[in-house]
Amino acid sequence: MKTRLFIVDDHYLVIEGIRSLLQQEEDIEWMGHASNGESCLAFLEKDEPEVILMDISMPGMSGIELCKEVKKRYPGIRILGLSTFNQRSFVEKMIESGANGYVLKNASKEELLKAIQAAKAFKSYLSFEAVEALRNHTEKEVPILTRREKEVLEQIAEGMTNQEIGEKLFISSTTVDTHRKNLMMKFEAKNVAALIHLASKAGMI
Amino acid sequence: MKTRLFIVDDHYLVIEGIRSLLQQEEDIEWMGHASNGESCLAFLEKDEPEVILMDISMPGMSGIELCKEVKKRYPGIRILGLSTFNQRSFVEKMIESGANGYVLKNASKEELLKAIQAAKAFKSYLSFEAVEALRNHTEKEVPILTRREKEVLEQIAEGMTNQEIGEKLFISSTTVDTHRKNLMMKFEAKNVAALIHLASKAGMI
DNA sequence: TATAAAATCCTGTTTTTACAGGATATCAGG
DNA sequence: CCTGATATCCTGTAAAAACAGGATTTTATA
Repeated sequence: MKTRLFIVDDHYLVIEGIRSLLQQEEDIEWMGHASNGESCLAFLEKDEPEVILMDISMPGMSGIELCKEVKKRYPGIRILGLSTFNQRSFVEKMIESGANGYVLKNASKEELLKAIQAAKAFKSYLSFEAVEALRNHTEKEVPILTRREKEVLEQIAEGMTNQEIGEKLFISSTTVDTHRKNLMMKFEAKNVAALIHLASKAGMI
Repeated sequence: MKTRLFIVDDHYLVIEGIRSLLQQEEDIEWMGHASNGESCLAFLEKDEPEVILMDISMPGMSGIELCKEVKKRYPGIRILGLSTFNQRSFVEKMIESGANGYVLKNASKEELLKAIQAAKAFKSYLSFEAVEALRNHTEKEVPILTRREKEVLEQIAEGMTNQEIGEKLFISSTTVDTHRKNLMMKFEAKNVAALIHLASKAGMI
C-alpha cells in the first residue's frame, strides 16, 4: 500500500527536489504540494493525505500554527516537521503542536524515508540532529516571544522610545518598559544594543 | 557541450533534490557536492567545475567568504549564490564577492537552469526576488565607516557601555561617545537600537 | 606642505534606559 | 478550579545615552 504524501514548503526548489527524489520510490504516492498554510488547508478540504511534510518557517501562517490547525481538523493525518533549524525550541514546539516527527533538511534520503514510514505506522521519528537538539540544553536557543513582545521589539528596532511605542500601541510607557525588560531577560542581553544585535542575528527583525 | 556543475550546501536534502532535478537534464554534468567551504576547496584542488551552486548560510566558512576564496584561486569558475534569503545585503555581498548570479530556493527549475546557462556563458543572472531586493532599497546608502568607528560599533553591538569600550580600546569614554555620535549621524539613526538595527541589516555586524 | 579627515579629549544638560520590586486582570490548559 | 503565561500598570533610583558645542593632535594625501 502506497503512502499518500503531501508537502508544504515555501521553497519551490526544495519541493521539486524532494518530489524528484521520492518519485523513484514505489511505496510513495505524491499527492501534491502547497507553498503556504492557507493553500494547504484548502487542499485538505478536498483530499486527505496520510502524511504531510511540513516546513516550519513560512511566510504567513507558520508551520507550528499550521500543524495545530491540521491536527485539530484532521487528527488522522500524520505530520513531519521539516526544517533547517536544529534548535531545541523549534523541535519542541513542533512536537507539542502534534507533529509525529521532525526531519532536518540536511538529513539523508534514507532518513526521510524512514521518517515517512514511521509516520505512516503512527510511530514517531526524530532525525539525529533533532534528538541532539532536544538533548543539548547548553545550546543557545532563540527565545520564543509573545505577540506583544514581537511588536515592541520591532518598534524598539525602529528607534522608538518607550513613550512613543506606548502611544503607538495604546499602552502605557511603563508597560512597554516591562516588555523591554522581559525581552532582555529572554535574550540574556545587557542592553538594547545587545538585544537588537541578537534579535537581528536570530532573524527576528 | 555539458555544463560541469558542482554544489555546496549544508542541507543534504537540498543537494539530493537538486541533483535529482537536474539528472534528467542533458546538458548538465553533475560533478559532485560539498557540505561546507573547506571540503569544497579541497575538491577544487583535484578537479575544476565550470559552475558552482553555492549556499550562503553554512556552518564554518560562509558562502560569502568561500565565494571570495574560490574567485581568487580560480577566477574562471562561475559562482551562483543559492539561498532562502532575499535580503539586499546578502545579494549585494555575494555579488561584491564575485558571484555571477543569485537564485532563491523558491525559484523554479526553469529559473535555475536559466541561471546556470547564463553563468556558463559568463553572463549574470539574478532571480526575480533578488532583483527586487536590490531595487527596493537602492535609495538607502550604506555609510562608509572608519576603522575606529567599526571597532566601536562592534563593541556597542556586544552590549558594552561607552566606559567599557573606552577601557577595552584604551581611549576615553568621551571619545567613544564621539564615535557613537558620528555613527548615529552617518546612519541617520535616532538611538542605539536603530543604529544596531540598520548596521545589522546592512551586514556590517 | 597645506589641508581634510580621523581620532582624541573635554564640560555641561536633558532624556531615556536599566534595574528593583511590586500589583492586577485575563485567559487557556491540565 | 487552579496554575501559569500574558498583558497591563505603578513608584522609585541609578546609570547610561542623547544632545549641544566646543578643542587638540595625528595622519594620510593631493
